[in-house]
Amino acid sequence: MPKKTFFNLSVSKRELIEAVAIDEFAANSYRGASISQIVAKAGIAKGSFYQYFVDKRDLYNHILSIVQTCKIEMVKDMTPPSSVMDTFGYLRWMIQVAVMFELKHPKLAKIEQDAFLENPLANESEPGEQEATDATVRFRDFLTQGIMHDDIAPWVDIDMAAFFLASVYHQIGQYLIARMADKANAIANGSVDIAFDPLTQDLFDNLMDLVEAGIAREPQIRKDYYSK
Amino acid sequence: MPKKTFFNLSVSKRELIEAVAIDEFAANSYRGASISQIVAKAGIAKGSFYQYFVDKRDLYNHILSIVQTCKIEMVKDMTPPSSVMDTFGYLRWMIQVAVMFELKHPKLAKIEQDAFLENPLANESEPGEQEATDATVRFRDFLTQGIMHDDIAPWVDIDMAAFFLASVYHQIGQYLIARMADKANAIANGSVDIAFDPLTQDLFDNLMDLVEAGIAREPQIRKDYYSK
DNA sequence: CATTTTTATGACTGAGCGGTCGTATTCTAA
DNA sequence: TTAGAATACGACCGCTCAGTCATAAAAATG
Repeated sequence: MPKKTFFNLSVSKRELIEAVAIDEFAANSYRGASISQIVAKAGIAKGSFYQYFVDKRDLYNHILSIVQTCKIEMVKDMTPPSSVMDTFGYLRWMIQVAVMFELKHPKLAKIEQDAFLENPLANESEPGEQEATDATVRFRDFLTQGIMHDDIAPWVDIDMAAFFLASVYHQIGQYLIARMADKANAIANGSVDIAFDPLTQDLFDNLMDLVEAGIAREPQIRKDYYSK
Repeated sequence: MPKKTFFNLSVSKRELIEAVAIDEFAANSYRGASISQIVAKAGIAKGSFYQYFVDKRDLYNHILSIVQTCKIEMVKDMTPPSSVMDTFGYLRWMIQVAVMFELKHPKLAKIEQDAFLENPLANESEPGEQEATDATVRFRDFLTQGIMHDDIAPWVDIDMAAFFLASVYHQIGQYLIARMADKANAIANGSVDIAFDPLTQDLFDNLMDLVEAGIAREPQIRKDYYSK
């Protein structure tokens, strides 16, 4: 945790330091990020930095907690109007949150992904009341429920499928950004909001259909399944 | 390219240097890898290293070419006996190669993945006669063919699905290793070959079924499709 | 043998890193 | 106004890094 001196700072200065750190970590990941660069860009002295933070890892952890907070707030904001929702509606919502997060906060998403790659275990924050935020765990719960509700094919290996969904979940945002590259200018100047662009919606729907129904025109496994 | 001095070295010394470099790059990726560490572990002088290689990047490129060569050889070895193969048999084979490579050469696979993350464009080697090795491109071709042969559902967005397959392709090996962690000892002492373990085969089959048929018990998209 | 070319060596350079510390400034409060 | 606490500061430390270079050893050549 940052020292209390950091929280005594004016909000603007604190947010400036955080913003500079987010830029640096997003661009260079933990190892490549430089405290010297951060203090230079934030216009503070090296010594001041160490009045605010114990060390580099302390700052990094603080930034990670910002990422978490930001993501949780996005989840809250996107809570669907209807609390009654079928299995795949829920799946769609879960993944949509990840996509939104990546589209709206690409730097934070980059930091999160780097952190995940560095340490794939990472169960962060107090284990007390907060529910698990790890995507794989959430997908496993989802699949278990889905099979109980007869929505998901019973031959599916839950653990494998959870991994499979998580890998899509972690990468789809980047793909959409790349796919929309030709509209990059329009997105940059704000005349197009990538998150609500019809093409984004179409692609997202197509991916969800793909997850639900597979890519085969007449899947053998499905024939076997219905012939029983 | 390494200098000719490097290729004048005895095979054993050359392979020692390459093996040490592979360890270092696999463990620390390009940025974190240290030439000082490599020369120390290989038992050569710093100056000698720079008789062999132009710079760090030169060594790295050489290692990447080893990775490519190794992978291509594995592809050749795994060429299926029957040249006649249906669409999904071919898909299964493509992904199986990736899995095998990751299981048999985890360090090389790690290096390849790091390189991919650093620069997702990376069309390596001479563009002359060699076919594209980038997985996404190969999947796109595969899907195009599949739709032409009426094996793949026509509503599938080819570009999106190619990305989707590539993301699975790049991660499935790591998942299998993690999933087999309880057999780690048996694998390490050679009494179990992870690549041919029945559980590995089952999981792989399950994943392929999932890609073909989706996870839904009765996919809506498929009902729509057949009702037309 | 002598001469020339090739290879091996490790001390060294300059730069950047995370982190420290004595001092200067600013703030707080009596 | 002044004493003391909190904060700001940047030169500096020890270290590691990629890369260089003068020199020495070894190999090849004649």
